[in-house]
Amino acid sequence: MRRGPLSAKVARLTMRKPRKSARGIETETTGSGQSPETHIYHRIHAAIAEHRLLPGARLVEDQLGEVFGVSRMRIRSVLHSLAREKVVTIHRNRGAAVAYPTVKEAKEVFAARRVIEVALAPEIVRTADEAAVRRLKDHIKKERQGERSTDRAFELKASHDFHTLLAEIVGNRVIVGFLRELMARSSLITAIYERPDVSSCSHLAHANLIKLIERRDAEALAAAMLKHLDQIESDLVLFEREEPVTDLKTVFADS
Amino acid sequence: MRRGPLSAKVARLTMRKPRKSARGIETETTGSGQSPETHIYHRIHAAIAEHRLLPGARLVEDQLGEVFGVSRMRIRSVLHSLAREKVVTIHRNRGAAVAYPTVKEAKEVFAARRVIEVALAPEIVRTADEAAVRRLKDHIKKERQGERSTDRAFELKASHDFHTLLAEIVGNRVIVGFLRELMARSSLITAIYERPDVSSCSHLAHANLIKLIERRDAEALAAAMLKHLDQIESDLVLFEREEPVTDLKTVFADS
DNA sequence: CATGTGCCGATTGTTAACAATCTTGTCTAC
DNA sequence: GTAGACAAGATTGTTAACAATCGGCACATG
Repeated sequence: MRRGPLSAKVARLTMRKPRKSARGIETETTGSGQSPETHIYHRIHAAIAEHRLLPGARLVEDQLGEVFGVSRMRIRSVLHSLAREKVVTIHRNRGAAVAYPTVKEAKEVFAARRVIEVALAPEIVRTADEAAVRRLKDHIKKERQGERSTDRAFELKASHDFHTLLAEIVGNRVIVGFLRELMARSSLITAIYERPDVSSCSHLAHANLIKLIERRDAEALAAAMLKHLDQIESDLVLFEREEPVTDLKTVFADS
Repeated sequence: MRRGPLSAKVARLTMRKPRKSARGIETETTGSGQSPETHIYHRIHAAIAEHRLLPGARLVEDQLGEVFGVSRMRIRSVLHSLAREKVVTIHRNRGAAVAYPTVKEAKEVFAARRVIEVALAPEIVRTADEAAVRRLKDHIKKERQGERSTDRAFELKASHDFHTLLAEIVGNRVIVGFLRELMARSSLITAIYERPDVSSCSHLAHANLIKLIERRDAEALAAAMLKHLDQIESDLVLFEREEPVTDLKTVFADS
């Protein structure tokens, strides 16, 4: 009886090949002509990455629905997507808010970045051609602009994009995806834990990385990347500040 | 004019605290004690990882809803979650199916695994204590059992779990998440592209890895891991089989 | 026989109303 | 005045019905 829809036999019979879509139903890149949810997803994601929405900011379904002119359902779907990447947090019956990473999470994110970005060095050196180096240099120009302007958010975004760009050079979409996620979370972390007196101009470090790429010196690149990441992390104040507050009852339980 | 972190007070004011749930926010139903969607997510994920659901198998919302005794909405939500991790594919108006990774994707997944798992070697050596080694050895026992039995799926699952276990030892949840995703996709890839005559007993390779961990030889561990991953990939038949058929029109576009 | 056409069943996409829940403010009892 | 109860408002969670879409089949047609 009960040979449910989950039986392996059925699975084979109903197998599908992924279609390349004869007529570009969705090109999946961040263009403008995508499905509405994709568009909304990118809008919200960008707002968070650019610090226009800060950690902890509430994301009310109705309000977002009105802003983007769609029904709550779309918004819910998008918020769930963002929640899976830890960019927003959803609490049952209490709604969604821009994620507020704890110190522990922040350290884990940076540890992951060290592992992955440093390990990427040899791959970068191997795959970077002249065009890639040119893209990197072009990008640095934008970073310098960002620093000259007073738009801190723009500067930070550009600085983060540099790291994703490095991953894109390797051409591995899986890794690019991972790095995108890591950079989004890094952006949140910076918003919370950045020192007020920070002044490290990351575009200098980035220029140095490019130089090493041009020299095809994988080892030096890895070392420089590690140092760069350590520098970024040391520009943060990574100890608990307001996390404990969250456990008010626990904190004052015995007082 | 650098403004400090969190200069916008609005976000601060609307900040929300993550609650550990005083009691039974998510009680009821099924033994595991999570929210129903989490439970369903794991059930479907496990079915795919264990090859009870093969690549291409259609995942019809109504059927799944009946199987798990929930409404379509929950199922939809879960399917979208799985889609985001590339474990299932969703085509608009055509529903969801277990993902069918292309050869290109397969190569990218393995390239990503090489980067991450090899880079993890020093971390593993650094953080692995006796308890960790014991866990690994215990796990290997299970792998051997799996090999003795004729249950190929179980064997494969155990073999994959070993890799996630390695990441868990390091204790970085971000990396664990990445590796989970990579192993799930690897499972799909194996289901499609595995050679019929494959015979490499990965538990031997795994035992070797454990030995190197005990010796705290990071370099040798990295080298062995790389070799292991290459071995796994070379046990696959990674060239296009049925993909090209889809692009007939493109092929003859200019002839 | 090959080709095109239109309908039908199955499945997904969408909507709007309703129910459940949390937060906040107010009121009353001591 | 403080504490507890209570009610109102806002927001999320859920449901079921409806609309849109796709794939396949039969059928007519050349």
